[in-house]
Amino acid sequence: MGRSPCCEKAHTNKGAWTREEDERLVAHVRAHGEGCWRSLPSAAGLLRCGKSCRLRWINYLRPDLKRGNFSRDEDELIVKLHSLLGNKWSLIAARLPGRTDNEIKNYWNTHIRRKLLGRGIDPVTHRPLTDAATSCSRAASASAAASSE
DNA sequence: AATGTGCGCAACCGCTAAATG
DNA sequence: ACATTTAGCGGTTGCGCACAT
Repeated sequence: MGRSPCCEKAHTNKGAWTREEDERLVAHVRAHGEGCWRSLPSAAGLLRCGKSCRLRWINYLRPDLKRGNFSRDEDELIVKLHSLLGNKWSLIAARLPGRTDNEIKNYWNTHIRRKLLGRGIDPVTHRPLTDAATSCSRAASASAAASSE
């Protein structure tokens, strides 16, 4: 029957990770490497589902993460890759060392999307927006875009 | 000074593809 | 060949902070 039993099991923690949980996860991955997310939580003494552990490691705890602001180069590269690949965040992330799909996705949805809209460019198609749909949103977001650059 | 609003980030949820028995 | 389980992906939400009113 169906679907992952991974999170159905009772008494798993949710929400923000504590410092102790982070430390346990990092220590375990250092010792045993990535993979086997299914068995990791109990092996590491964590009351989390494997899914949650994986996400935390990939998006936050990995040692090679760059973090911090995106450079102009990265910004342009993301736009370019998105125009080629669409919302394939993992593929885009693979071409940006030190960045994660989640981070890029967030960055896109906040900064870049807004910027393109402000320029009258459809963030989905990367083509100029048609006026009817845009005349108001363009005006609304133009100031925001201007200030962000 | 207090309250409202918008933004950015971290994390969760549901779905799908791949792997395995 | 099929059924089941697991890993991974993308969309979405919730919370905390900063700024504006």
